Amino acid sequence: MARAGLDTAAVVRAAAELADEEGVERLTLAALAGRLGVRSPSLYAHVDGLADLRARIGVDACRALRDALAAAAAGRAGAEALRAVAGAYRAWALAHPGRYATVGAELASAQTVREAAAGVVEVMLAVMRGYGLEGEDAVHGTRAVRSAVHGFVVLEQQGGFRMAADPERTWERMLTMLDRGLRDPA
Amino acid sequence: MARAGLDTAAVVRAAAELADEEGVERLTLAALAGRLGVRSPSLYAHVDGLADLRARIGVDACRALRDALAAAAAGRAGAEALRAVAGAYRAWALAHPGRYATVGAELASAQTVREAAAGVVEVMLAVMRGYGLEGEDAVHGTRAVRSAVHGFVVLEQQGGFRMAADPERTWERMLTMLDRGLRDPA
DNA sequence: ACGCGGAGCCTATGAGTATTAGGTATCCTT
DNA sequence: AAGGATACCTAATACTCATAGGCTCCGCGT
Repeated sequence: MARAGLDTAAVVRAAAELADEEGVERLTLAALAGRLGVRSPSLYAHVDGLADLRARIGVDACRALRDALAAAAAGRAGAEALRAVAGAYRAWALAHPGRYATVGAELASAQTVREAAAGVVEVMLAVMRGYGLEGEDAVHGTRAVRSAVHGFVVLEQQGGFRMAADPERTWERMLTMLDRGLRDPA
Repeated sequence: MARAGLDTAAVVRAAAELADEEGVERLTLAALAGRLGVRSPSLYAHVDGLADLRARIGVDACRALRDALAAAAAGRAGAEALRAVAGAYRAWALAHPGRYATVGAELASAQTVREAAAGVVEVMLAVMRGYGLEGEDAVHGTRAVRSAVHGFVVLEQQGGFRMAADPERTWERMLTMLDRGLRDPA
């Protein structure tokens, strides 16, 4: 029987794609094995069970998200950086719903994901410095922006914006609120 | 053998408590049946399977949350109403993590939950009227507040605020941002 | 007072899941 | 070419939800 030639990275990547396409809840070892042309016990050679697989997806997702944010922030400051980073965050989350949901789910349970998520926060803290915020002020600002953006993205993905008003306009206004709040912290 | 004397409401209530105590992912028919002193197939007399059970928890949760928000909003307007409603939202979600998570999970799939969630939005729209916002402006305001509050609550529950800064202060500042943004929409 | 119908719970069973144990075949290195 | 490590397999266990069909108790109507 021909070998599929898998390794951990390939398994995790395929799992992330499966989660994005079918939804996190339908990411099962059986489905993943089927997609890879392999029996499910074979996956244990590359990954230590479903929980480990999910944690690995979360770590990879955090790094990819951080890279996307860092690219968006490059060469910008202040309101421009805020809008670029927030837009990149939203775009990445919408493009990779399964990966993004995994980060949220694993944040509470997987230490490795928490550490990887710190990289995302790093980029946001850098944006705060562009507003002249340091130390605790920067933390408060980062948390507020992260809360708003995360909440918006989650609600948008869940189809939470069903009333007759353009979500793009809501997004714009929310960013304006955040920008003004960061410019003049209470 | 003695009957347990269950009905749909009792089953759903027990399931909601189980979800709050053990976490949504550990809400299984087997565990619920065990807690109720019954075999799992017996639950199908009261509830149409796990998906239906989750949807019912979501609907009940939306109503309880709406009632909590409405009580907080009663007799208040403007910034005072915003703070009271947001505080009630956060407190309810933290006190009922399983129920709250169920709402989020079912929003995307269960029509009944979506309808029940509209009641929560109603209360927020009323708060917007206290800011003089009507129509689309009120919708944008509601979405921004909901995004920020929901995001904050989710991150707080996931243990996402690990840096050395008081989350209460972040919460305060975020509400100030929202209040100012609603007072003077762009 | 009595029996009958329905409600409430049961056992038995099936299909799905993750996971472990242990065996086999393939690939790479030496 | 030999040998060891690696990749994959089958088999089996223990959990999950879900369905089918049966038994028993309770209350209602006669």
